[in-house]
Amino acid sequence: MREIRAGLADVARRAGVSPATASRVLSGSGPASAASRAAVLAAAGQLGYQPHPVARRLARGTGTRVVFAVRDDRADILLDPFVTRATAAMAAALDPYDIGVSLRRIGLECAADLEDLAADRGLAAVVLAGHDRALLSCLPSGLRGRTAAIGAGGADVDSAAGVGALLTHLYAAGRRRIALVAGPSWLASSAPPVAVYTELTRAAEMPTRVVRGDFTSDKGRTAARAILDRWPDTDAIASVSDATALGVLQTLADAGVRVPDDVAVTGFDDIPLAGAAHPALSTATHPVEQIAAAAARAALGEAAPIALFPSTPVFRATA
Amino acid sequence: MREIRAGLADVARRAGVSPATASRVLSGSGPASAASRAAVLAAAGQLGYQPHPVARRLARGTGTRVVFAVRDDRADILLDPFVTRATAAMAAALDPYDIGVSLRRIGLECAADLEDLAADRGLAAVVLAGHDRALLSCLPSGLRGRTAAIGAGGADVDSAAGVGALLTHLYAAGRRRIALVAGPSWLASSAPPVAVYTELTRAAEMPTRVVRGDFTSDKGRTAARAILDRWPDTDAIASVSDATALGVLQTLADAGVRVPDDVAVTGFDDIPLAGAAHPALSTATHPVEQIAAAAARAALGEAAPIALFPSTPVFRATA
DNA sequence: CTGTTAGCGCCTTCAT
DNA sequence: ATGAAGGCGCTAACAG
Repeated sequence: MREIRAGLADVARRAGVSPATASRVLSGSGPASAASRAAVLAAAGQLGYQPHPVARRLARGTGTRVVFAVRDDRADILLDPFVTRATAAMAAALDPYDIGVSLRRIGLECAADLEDLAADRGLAAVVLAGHDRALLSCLPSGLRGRTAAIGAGGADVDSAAGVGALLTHLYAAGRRRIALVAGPSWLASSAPPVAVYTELTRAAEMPTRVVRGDFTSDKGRTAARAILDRWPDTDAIASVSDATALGVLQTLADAGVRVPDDVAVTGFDDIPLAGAAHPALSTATHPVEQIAAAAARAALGEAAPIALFPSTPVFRATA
Repeated sequence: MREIRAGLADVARRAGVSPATASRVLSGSGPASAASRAAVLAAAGQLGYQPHPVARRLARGTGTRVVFAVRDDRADILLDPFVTRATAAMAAALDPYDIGVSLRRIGLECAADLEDLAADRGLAAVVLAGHDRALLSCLPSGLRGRTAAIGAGGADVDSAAGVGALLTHLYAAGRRRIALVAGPSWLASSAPPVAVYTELTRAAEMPTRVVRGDFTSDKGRTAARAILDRWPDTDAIASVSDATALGVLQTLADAGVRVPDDVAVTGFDDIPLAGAAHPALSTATHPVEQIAAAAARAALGEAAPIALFPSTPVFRATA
């Protein structure tokens, strides 16, 4: 059925126009009369023409893949569920564009890494995560215009709203000594939840009890222990990650603290297993896949680079 | 510092050889005298030469990305942790090869989808998951030699060994009415665990109680309910997925069944949250990342296409 | 072992 | 609006 692959020249010949005209029509850009446009389109259809993605990108000088660069100093960060979910979402979202995704960790001091990225002519664009305030504003010139960020300053969840709703709920339920397990301080996205938390505790004249975590359940365990030691009268622990909250729950259970009777607990992300925990975790949603897809498209210039995605609270048993 | 990008021609000129010779040296293939090899390498180093991945692949006729094609009929399968972990692992493993990863779902009846893949000239290779017995042996000719599979017949975890160890442990602990929540029957990888289970129950003259699941915790909940209804004297439930096992635990807790006193529970995968469950889940390891990376390299012809990765039991509180 | 000569398949000035 | 021609950067077949 299918003989040799039809190329642009074949389409042009069949449509009775030059390859240049066929190219203009099929690549969407450039002028063409209605007549030749129709002829080219018809010929392409009949021949089942499909452009060669690699040739196209070589000629255009654009690359064929997007690198998801995750800035972190932990070697195993690429195993983090946030990273894997985002990577997969981008890999699915960019499939129709004939663009593949690569995943790479870059260090906290990443100037050299960014230069490497800028030097790679195979790259179509870069998606950055784990950045801090300064990074985005001093990208290598080769990356400008083809870089998007996930997190503060880029495509991000409205964590202030999500965490805010959870904290408000805790307050309304009578909790007055609420501790927060926040994200690492070097991460730009850690700031908004801390800000709403601080605002609330100030306004309500509650003590401010912030412990830094890193979104892992390990850190949740140690953070809970620290909170119990340092502020034994704490009656609620809010975390900015479900994994962390599950670690918190574990430590509380081991310590014989009843949840939510003695201490209420909230997470963030609404991972599938949040509802399967005992007791079921109260949390707020985090549309990671949508955010990642939006960032990937933004990096390609197909979407707005900066967008805030809603987070809504999900109340289950722990708060 | 960096003027215009150095190309192969620049390297050749500087080394005093022809572009062809430079190409032979730098692309690793083809003969070259020690002298010219050294000269080319030196020139390349001085010029900071880096090959243009896209041009290289166009000339070679190989594609620039690998598609991870997941065969399943559930629309949300691409959100499955197994899929996201595998995708990310491939995206990281193929980064050094200048190859990106795309993620795509294909239907159970996927002949047409496979033809699409074979027709895409931008593709370097395909990694397949969710296949059944027949699929691998009747791939489109265009995909032969550049396809690898994750699961039975490709790169896979030794689930027979892992599940076997868990079952043996249950038996040794005195469990005599063990139920199995298996994978879907259309999936090739579902077979080995069922085989070891059946072998054990036969040999030990225990009842055979198999319920089909789909690796989700939802299915774990309904499966546990079905088991409780149908075989109320069951004293152990083994699942082939941790998520499923967590669902089982939930249903058992709701039903007032004590774990492990009344019913022992085991999972499979050893996901990070397995240890954070209450009670902590006994399970067996599943090196998804290694498997996915191996499959991706195999698809590119850089590794053996078929390999079995070890699974070791992890005993915690539920069994 | 090496250099020359064609491509790979498409895009894009540049005239017309 | 269109066609001709050159280029994107590298590789592979073919002589030598």
